[in-house]
Amino acid sequence: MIARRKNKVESPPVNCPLSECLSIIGGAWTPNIIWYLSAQSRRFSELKDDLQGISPKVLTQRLKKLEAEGVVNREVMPTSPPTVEYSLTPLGNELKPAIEAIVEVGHKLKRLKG
Amino acid sequence: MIARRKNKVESPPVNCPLSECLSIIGGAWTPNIIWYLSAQSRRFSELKDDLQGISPKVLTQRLKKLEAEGVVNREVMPTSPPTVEYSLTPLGNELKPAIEAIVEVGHKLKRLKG
DNA sequence: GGATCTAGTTACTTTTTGATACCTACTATC
DNA sequence: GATAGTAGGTATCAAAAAGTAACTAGATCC
Repeated sequence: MIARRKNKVESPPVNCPLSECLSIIGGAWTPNIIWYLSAQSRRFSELKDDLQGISPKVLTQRLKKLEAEGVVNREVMPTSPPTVEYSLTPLGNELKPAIEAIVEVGHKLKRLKG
Repeated sequence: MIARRKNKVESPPVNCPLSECLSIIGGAWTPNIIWYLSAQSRRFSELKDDLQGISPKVLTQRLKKLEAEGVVNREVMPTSPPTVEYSLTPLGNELKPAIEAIVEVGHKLKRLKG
């Protein structure tokens, strides 16, 4: 019988920061929404055009969740017809490095795998 | 019929690097598996203990997919009973910065949100 | 020969997720 | 007052993902 290694690499906390962050940026379209908003604030229908193929239902869901989490700011503009501007909050800007790192790795993968 | 505004901000990236990378690290448990393997190579049952709550089925699925993507290396050791060592390939190591960035943001979120 | 360790596999069920298509309310313009 | 543009909401359905539990198979130990 071989000795079983019991050394924990690192204790996985109940609220581990990895899962914490992924609970925000997880879900289809979410990282892409943050990506577009990190470039500039966008309106609902602009995002819908940016994210080709997303349904308004899912876009609404995502934006609501991100707003509830304090990541995205929603502002109704006094235009006619009224438009809604979405932008990243300071908290949302904290996510940018992670998104950028993921994008960067995506580039590397494309170079390495063809 | 009035022409609809079609001002594209950017051309629709068919294979955008964000989705490219997320197709690898996406899915439940996957980032955590990479996190543990980035520290050291681990055996199947070690990972199962590390990732408290994961089922062997899902762990097998994830490891197979990661191996097929060239991210994880699988090596059967000539012990008895035979054990299997999983480790990150050089390609898998490219993912570490992204995972670390996500963890880092997770820490920030915990500080900011309590 | 029965228990135990290894690394899984298989069948089934549940849960979650997202897509499709259509509908609402408001406003301004023609 | 019909039409178009704004920002969504609803209802239904299908698919994907993940969990549960039981099981396999080879080897060693007692």
